[in-house]
Amino acid sequence: MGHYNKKSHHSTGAFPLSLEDDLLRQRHDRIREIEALGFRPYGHRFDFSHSLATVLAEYTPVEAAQLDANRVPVKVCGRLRTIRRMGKAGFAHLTQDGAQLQIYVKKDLVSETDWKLWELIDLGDIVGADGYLFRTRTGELSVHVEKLYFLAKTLLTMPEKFHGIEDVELRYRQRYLDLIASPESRAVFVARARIVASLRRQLESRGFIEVETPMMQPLYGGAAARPFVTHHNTLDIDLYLRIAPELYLKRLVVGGLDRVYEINRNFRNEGVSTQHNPEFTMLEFYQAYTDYHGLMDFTCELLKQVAIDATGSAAVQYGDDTLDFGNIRRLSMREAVREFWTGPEPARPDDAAWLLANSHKATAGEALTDIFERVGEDKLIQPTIIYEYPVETSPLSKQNPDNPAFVDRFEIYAAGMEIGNAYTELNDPQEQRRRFEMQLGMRERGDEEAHQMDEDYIRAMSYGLPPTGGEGIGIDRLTMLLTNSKSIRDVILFPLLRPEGDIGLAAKLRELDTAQG
RNA sequence: GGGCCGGUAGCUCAGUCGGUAGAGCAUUUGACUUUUAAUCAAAGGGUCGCGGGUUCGAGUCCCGCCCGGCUCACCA
Repeated sequence: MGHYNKKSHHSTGAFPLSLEDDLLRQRHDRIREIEALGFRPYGHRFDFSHSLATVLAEYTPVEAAQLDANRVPVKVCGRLRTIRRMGKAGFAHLTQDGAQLQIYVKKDLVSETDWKLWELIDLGDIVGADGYLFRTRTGELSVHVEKLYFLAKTLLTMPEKFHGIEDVELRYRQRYLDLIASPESRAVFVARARIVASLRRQLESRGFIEVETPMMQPLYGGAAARPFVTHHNTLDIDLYLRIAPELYLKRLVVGGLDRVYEINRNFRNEGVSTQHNPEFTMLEFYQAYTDYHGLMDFTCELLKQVAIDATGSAAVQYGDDTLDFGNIRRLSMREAVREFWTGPEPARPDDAAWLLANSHKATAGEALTDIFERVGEDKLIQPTIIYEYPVETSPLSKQNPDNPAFVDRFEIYAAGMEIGNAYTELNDPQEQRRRFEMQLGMRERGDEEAHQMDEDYIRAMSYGLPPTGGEGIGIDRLTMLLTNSKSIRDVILFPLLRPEGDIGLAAKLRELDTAQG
């Protein structure tokens, strides 16, 4: 129920309004006044002659005298970001698609109706204007308005114009306001779009085709994670939201789509943090007839170019560090443990006894991974490829022919964060069956994240999966690095939050609507 | 889930030792025909996140809860 229901019994007649209701009512009433002037409060199509960005791009170099000598007529539109009324004239800034341009309205130069409209408009309203370009006394390129249009009313007040939105909760819940108020936030999402476009362009130019595989899967796999469960009513079956597209993409390689990729959402039912959102976007790509060495070279090219496309340089500022994506170091996991181990004795990662003595894990391979993650991961600030992973932690990777305790796998780290994972794909169906059965054993011992048996996947592989390299790159984390964002929520438009409950706006609008009759 | 920090006007933030809830922006009214976070004058606007408790008296102290941030654990 609205605020003034509770308060209205204190006074008869007009209810006392809270500020918020008062502002809402003022703007709501103003719709009637705008209509009375002959304007529509919510306009239709508006054919502008120039976007604000175009005006700025084309006429920023043109000097005042030239603009006065050869008048440039323009028809522009945008949201009102500032208004400075000065008696019988005034200035305002319009914003459109990230660009900002000043307009100047002088009573002498517009119709009486347009002047009344100018006096009625609020910060945040969306308007259009006919006029011509000129430069103000201080040299700012502006539109001298001859005719005003009204395109959309704002009923709610805009964020404070100087500080914008500081409350992070508000920024995440009402991202539209964040985008209006803070150009930095807008820039992050524009950069994210450029990153995705760059990856697509690079993959397409190498003959990869984009595919879409199921997000609702009867069996989940391709990663170690707990899934979300949903239900299909008509078929009466439980389905899992995918934790990875991997097994479907490799079926496609069996089917002769030799180079495939997918950029889409994965869902993992895990905790949230500055590096984890329950739904996140991954690029996965598979290339037949290559292996993890081929992928390493490709990855270095891919990351260098995406950094350049997103930021203009392969060297990217992240916090206090400059990450150089033009020069990616390669280090085996055992080398990394030797390098970053800080114990009194030098590390002996080739020695199973040493590994087991320094970890609580059951096998030497798991112990090596455990030790690496503890001592090495957060020190990998510069972009680094870590290769040679123990077989135990990689049920879908192909073993190294010379050392079957290891698989031909690598991960990419930067700023202490894992941003990618790649390997030569296991393509022997017998071995795959054994690995799945090993995972089933782990599952029976209570490991909820152990892989499920996927018999159709084994069937597909039994038709022959060519030698293949496959890789996944976390788009959210890559975007964090390339936009200098410290939280994954800053690069996801609508990160997962608990629901906020009743907002109360519908009730207030209903009341205004019925009060109006 | 644990630890720490936060939630006060539409927005950004103050609020001392427990003693009548403040500023700037925004809003309203007035002045102002080239302003730049326009300026000047005045006014209105508060469920101090929610619920209990202590107290003569709670934004402030105590307890519980809700929402968010950081961090640890888990994960990519």
